[in-house]
Amino acid sequence: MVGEAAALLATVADPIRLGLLFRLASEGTRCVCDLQTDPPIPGNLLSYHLKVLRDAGLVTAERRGRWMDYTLTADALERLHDALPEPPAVSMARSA
Amino acid sequence: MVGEAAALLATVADPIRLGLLFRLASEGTRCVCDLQTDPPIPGNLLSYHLKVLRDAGLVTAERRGRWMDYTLTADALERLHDALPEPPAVSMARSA
DNA sequence: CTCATAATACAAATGTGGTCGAAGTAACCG
DNA sequence: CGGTTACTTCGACCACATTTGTATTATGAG
Repeated sequence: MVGEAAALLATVADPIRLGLLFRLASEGTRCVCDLQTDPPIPGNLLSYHLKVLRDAGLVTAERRGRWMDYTLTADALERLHDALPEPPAVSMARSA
Repeated sequence: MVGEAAALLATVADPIRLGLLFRLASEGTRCVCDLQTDPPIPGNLLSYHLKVLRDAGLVTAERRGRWMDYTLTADALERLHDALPEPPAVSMARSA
């Protein structure tokens, strides 16, 4: 259904959350403290956005001592790309 | 920049607009009247959402007589997918 | 010219999500 | 135990996007 796809996209249609997604995608598992943004934001705000990503099933959280480690779920990126219409059929020109 | 990517995603993170995008992607150029949604919405609302897509540069409009034809821009889908982190490297298993 | 159709534009009402402030939980340290 | 760090939850506010209703433009038909 289109509504679910739109809801999933809405989850990442936010500068902070999309930034978190990029960080987790490129750096792998990270604790909350490592995920602070460049112009830093209040901790509770960071926590809120991570919760939105968790509720959407895009990331998982696991406690490690005093810290919480966040990780992208295996199908997160696939689900996001599948929420958009047909990719433009990459013509093997990735680095050009 | 992440902010622009998030803004682009926000443009399509709406059931109506995402639906329009899918229709235009699969059916090609269509006039507004052909783009009516399944549970129909007021015409001005449809027009509003098309304008949002226009302002984002995802579609273009051209008048044909009494009708306005809407078309996806050439780079629309590419820009959308590029706004998300690295695709999961499709391993040529599309139909499996 | 007058009327009907297709679509856009504008203004006001509505609703939802992001942000802030403060309090709460959980783990570690002394 | 009390204190500190790391993070989450709750409640309220505010800005902004969507929706609605009405008016307007543009084209074509009779």
